[in-house]
Amino acid sequence: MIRPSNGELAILGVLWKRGPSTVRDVHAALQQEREDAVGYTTTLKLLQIMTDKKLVKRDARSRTHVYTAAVSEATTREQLLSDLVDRAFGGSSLALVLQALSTSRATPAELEQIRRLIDERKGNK
Amino acid sequence: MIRPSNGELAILGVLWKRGPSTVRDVHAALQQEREDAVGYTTTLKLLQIMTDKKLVKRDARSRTHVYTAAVSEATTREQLLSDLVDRAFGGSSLALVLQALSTSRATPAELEQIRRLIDERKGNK
DNA sequence: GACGAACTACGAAACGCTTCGTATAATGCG
DNA sequence: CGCATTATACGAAGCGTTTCGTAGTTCGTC
Repeated sequence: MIRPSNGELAILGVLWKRGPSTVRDVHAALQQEREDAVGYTTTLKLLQIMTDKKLVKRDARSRTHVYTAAVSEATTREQLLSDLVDRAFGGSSLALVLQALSTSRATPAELEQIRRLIDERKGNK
Repeated sequence: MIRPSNGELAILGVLWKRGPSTVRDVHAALQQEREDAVGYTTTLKLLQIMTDKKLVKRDARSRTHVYTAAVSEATTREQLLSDLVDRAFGGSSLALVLQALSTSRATPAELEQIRRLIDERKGNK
């Protein structure tokens, strides 16, 4: 089961986008997208913990370690989603999708994209 | 901002389904749906905390207090959803919906329901 | 070779959530 | 009335997450 915490997710996001990165890379990226200003050693510590949890892989051959995401973005998203479905939508993905659609301001093009996916799925059945 | 914790969400779920309830009601309902076996005073404490947080309202006129949800199910779901969208889907509801659709086993009838909603939305634009 | 800069490791504090034990008060029954 | 039952209130422990300071190590440069 993959259930990354908030901070972990933020770091995973960076790794998914950037690919293998050093602590400094990750730290810089985090500070760019939020002005929260979190300390360097905080990022480091989190990455160390994530290594223990097998959320990331660490290449320690050079002094400056290089981290890579060890869980895929799709899988993680899927688990977080199904977790939310269970906790807040009574286990119904449909309810979640309907809620998401009714409150999101999706563009017509996006709606069309969703419709296409639905047609595919219906075709397969 | 409404961001109920796990335990709080479970209790809210009971209140949404049952309407105004006593601690014992809530506790019994929780134990029915999960065999986790959480203590009575735990449920009580959580309800007290939720009262402070204004997640529930308490009617203390009779000795046995009666609790009611103070936040709506729809609003709460919406907030949790948008929170997840921000944290894990780069702010894109579309990405979330696509992910939800591609991994959920929705029935044709459900897919049809989604499609109908999409048509409505497109009509409005 | 010495010094400053950059890196990792680690301990510990702070915070929120969850859990429960215990204390205390009200209720109702015999 | 007195006692068992059933409430609420409250403190505190346990756990995970987040944060950072400090210590110690390695590297590059003069």
